[in-house]
Amino acid sequence: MVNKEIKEILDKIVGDLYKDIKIPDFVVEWPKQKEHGDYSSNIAMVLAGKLNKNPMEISEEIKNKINIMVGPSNHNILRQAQGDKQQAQDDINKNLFVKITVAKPGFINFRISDQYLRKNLCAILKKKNEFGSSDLGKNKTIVIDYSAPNIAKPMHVGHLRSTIIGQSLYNIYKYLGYKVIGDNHTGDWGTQFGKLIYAYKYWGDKKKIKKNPIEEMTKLYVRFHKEVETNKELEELARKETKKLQDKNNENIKIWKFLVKESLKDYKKIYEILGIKFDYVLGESFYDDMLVNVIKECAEKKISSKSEGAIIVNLDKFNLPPFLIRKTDGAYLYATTDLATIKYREDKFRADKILYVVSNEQALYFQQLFSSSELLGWNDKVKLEHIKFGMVLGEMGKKLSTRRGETIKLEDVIKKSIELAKKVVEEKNPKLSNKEKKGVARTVGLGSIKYNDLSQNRLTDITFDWDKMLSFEGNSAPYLQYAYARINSLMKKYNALYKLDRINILDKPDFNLLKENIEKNIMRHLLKFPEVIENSARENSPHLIALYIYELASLYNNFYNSTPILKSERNIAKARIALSKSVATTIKNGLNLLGIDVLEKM
RNA sequence: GUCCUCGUAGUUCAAUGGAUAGAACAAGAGCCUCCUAAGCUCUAGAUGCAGGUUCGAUUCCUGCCGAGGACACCA
Repeated sequence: MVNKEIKEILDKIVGDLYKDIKIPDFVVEWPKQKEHGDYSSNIAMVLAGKLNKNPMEISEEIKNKINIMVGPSNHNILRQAQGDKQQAQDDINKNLFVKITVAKPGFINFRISDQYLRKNLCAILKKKNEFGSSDLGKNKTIVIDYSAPNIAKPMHVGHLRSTIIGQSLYNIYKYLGYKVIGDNHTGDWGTQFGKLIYAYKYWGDKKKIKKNPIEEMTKLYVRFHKEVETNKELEELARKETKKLQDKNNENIKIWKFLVKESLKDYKKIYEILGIKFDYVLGESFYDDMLVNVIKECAEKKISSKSEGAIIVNLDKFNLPPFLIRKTDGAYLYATTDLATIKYREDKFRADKILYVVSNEQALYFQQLFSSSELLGWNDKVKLEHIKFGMVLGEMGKKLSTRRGETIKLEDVIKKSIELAKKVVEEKNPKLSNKEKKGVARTVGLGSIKYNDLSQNRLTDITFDWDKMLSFEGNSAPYLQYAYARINSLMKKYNALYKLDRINILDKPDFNLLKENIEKNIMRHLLKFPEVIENSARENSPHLIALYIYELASLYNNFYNSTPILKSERNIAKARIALSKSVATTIKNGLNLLGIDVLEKM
């Protein structure tokens, strides 16, 4: 990766140049203004204070040293003059930079050589699906906890974020060579089951539930709450059912198992449509047997105490409210389970890191959880991180209220999006067969939903806006899919035009023929892809990838509109097709990391 | 009261402490005898307020104002 190469070069050169100085943190970044170069570094400015020297002077010194050591452009001229063509060519191939400049107040700017850009194109065409991947995470295990719906309740747009962000992070880390374990920590235990079991016993219908699990369970739930209003005793009866369940009463366990199984069947449908995969679905109930030991360990390590009959972990040290791990009635909580889960993931999965993709609302809770884990001494081996995200707000910018029936069901969103996409295909490309239209509608519809979420910084609240979500223009999934489909169409036409088969289509294109500015800009942008993926993993922010491929597609569309491709001279056409192919590959890889599919035609 | 997010163009969003704050939608003007117009080009338009740290702040710190959310027996 270029940024790392530059960093290494600077490290070495500054080390040589200014001995006995500790090199402070510096960055190698992409300047916003293209005129400044492809990469720039602030190293001279951060050194200025330490060396007590003018940053511009330092920049010049570094620049000159690099020119001598790594950028033998002057040697090259010399060799060419001497007629040593082979050696000159070798030098060129090694040349990363074509120009290094210094700019006020002390930036060092690097312009990457065309040779290097061409080399990168070849690499993309060769690596294909692997372009952008690496082994950065070799031998590291990361557990990602995402989706985690509550059994018997419908998934709504809020769950969408955890599910989609989680899956995307999963893809990204995997691409970077980590061992990734996706775990769906479902809410399949706890007090809501008492109510549900009670309701099921009195009003439930097995057949109906089997046919329509979540919907029927929701009805039971709603009915229970309605009846409670006139009959307060039900609360107590439900509590008894919960207790019986926790005491492993046969009948209740049987009902519970049935409800869980049927719920999962419903979720599975949604996961399949969305292309979500988990390595494990270990619900809260899975950890039930381990809870006693958690309480015991807390007591042994003297971090827990009794308070008002309950057991808490005091977190004053962290300036946090106490963490309740056992209720007065002896029952355990979500907190207890989550502690057990950390231990399990550490012991059994050998996790180096656990990511919790859970909404921002639970920030305090996770602080408490992580702090408790630290008190237990567990955090030495495993790093815990709450990947929080903003909420999905209603169109008025308010939280969607379940009580007011404002929640938007995920199923409905999916259905609506695909339907609309269908209409748009009919209109835009009526020539496609019905089967093709259906496929396009599905891929576009789902892509839009995901992109709408993933193209945005995780932390900002998403205002739920049907128009925006279902907009297939501008910065949207279809924009990217469209660029890809166009390239695919070009390739096909190119094949037909020159009667080529797939194998030799890209046989030795001459990238020296790519001389237009826009072509160079695309090539420069392609260079960044691997860096973007690493950034997005570091920040746990898939939106950086979304942003990147949008920019790439935008550059490409510009190129496509301004430059003849097939209609140019044969060798130029070949080079341009190869460039297009590299763009397509990169778009595809990027979209796939977001969990979005591409289309050959649309 | 404590804590967590967030305040950028009419709207929805970008900007790893950098050099002229970017897009999309909406508005206005253009581009299909030419490779898919779900596209392209051009125009107009924004950092809540006040301090501080820094060579340099939309970004970091403090205070204020505004929005949303969480704060022991739910998950």
